Amino acid sequence: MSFPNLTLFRHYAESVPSAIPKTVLKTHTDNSVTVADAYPKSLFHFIVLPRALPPLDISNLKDLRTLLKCDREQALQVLKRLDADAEAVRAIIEAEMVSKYGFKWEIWTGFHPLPSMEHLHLHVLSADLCTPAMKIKKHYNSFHPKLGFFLHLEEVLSWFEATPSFYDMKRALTPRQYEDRLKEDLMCFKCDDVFKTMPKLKEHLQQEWDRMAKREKAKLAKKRKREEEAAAKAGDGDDGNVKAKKCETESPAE
Amino acid sequence: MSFPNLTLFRHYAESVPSAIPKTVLKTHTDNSVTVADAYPKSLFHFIVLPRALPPLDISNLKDLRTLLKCDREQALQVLKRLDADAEAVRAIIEAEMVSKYGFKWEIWTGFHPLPSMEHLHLHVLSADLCTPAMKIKKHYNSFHPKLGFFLHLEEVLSWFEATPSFYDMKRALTPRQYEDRLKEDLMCFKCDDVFKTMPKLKEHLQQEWDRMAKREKAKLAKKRKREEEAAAKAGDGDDGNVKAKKCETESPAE
DNA sequence: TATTCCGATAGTGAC
DNA sequence: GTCACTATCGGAATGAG
Repeated sequence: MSFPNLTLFRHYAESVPSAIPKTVLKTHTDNSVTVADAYPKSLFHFIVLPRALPPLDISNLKDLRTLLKCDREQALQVLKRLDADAEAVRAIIEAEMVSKYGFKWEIWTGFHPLPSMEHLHLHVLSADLCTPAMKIKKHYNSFHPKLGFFLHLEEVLSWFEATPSFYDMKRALTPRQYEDRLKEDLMCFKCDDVFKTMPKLKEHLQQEWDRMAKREKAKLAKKRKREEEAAAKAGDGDDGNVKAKKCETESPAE
Repeated sequence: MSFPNLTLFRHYAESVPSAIPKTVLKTHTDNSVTVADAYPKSLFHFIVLPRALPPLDISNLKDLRTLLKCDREQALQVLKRLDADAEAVRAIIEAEMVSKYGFKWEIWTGFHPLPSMEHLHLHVLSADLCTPAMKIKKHYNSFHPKLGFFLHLEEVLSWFEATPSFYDMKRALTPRQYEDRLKEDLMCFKCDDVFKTMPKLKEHLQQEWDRMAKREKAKLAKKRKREEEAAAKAGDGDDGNVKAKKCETESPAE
């Protein structure tokens, strides 16, 4: 991936997994191939690429707009399969979050309405947006979860539950309503503070992440301590352990 | 002059010449101090700084607009003295042109209507505009001889010959009529060709200068040859030399 | 909304 | 219209059987 090959995603979607470099391929199913984003915009950033399965072919999977021009049920089926595969990818990410950082945080799953690279691709990425590849306003705004450019898969699926006219309006994905959003001010997706430059935003995002990491680790330490205490109590009587576990499930710390 | 001191020119105008670094001071009179521009925009680029002479004081010499608010005859006198001193500076430049490059070319003398550095300063610079310090559009357009931002001293002096209402209009030097001119397209001051970038313009200006240098040197070689031939002829008869000299004065080569 | 390279553009700070 | 620094913005090229 040393040169910008705009058809690389399609190539991957048509390849057998063994033909994809091991450093690139994350996982795969009969429906999709998941690869590491070459320029990750978050600490975890993967791309889920649907395969062309009958009756659809590769030309129906050019991008989201193209897919949504297909038969409604066929399009929905593609999205549901992507949803299932993304769920598995999120499970992988969460396991790596715990092993690498000791805690888990939010993961977003969604599309860009006006992609540059060919072939429909679903982004699955952790909610941090602070990496070396995160360089310009367009990068950041294209993943901001509340700006409206990043189309959460859940939202796209909800279009299928709405009225036909609403579905028709949404599936048009007219560029004009989206492209201006990338030029919006740089607003922190966590606290809504506005920043004038990317370096200042990124410094802030790093602080937000550091604070979150500290908080989450403290939370886990507390939880572990509670569990140890419960285990100690369980040593006295036999029903103490069951009660502690129930409490933890119903009202987690914080 | 290692840091941009906005009052440096005023400081020089108030200094005795011996207090000005030798590498900076070019020449001086009772009326003015001439210094080398620290960021020359042409191969020769000097700054003539009027001294405050009674009845005017330093506050009357803040910039051209301030001077033109003064008594009309007093202002005219300042400009006429600058004109005379600039004439001497041009003579120095022409001598250096010949010694350094073997030929002479045009020299411009004028003001900027919206200067950033304090104290009225007259630019005297050779017509080439292609040096390392010539970096951005604003630099170039501010010296373009036909754009209207660079105010030739001759033109300013002509305002004094016009009607009082014309003089009043011109001397206001309202910023709005000048500031937009610096954003005009990059047009070669010799051939009017337009360039999209400074590197491309500068490459062209260098070619223009190289062509001119070649042309002027050929012209001088021709002239010298003619003079030699005339001298040879003069060896035959006594009045040949006088005739050749007269011809040269009246219709120079080209 | 692929990146990278080049260059123009805009804001700031200098003391 | 002082410069130098930082960062943004804007276009064009990009690979190659």
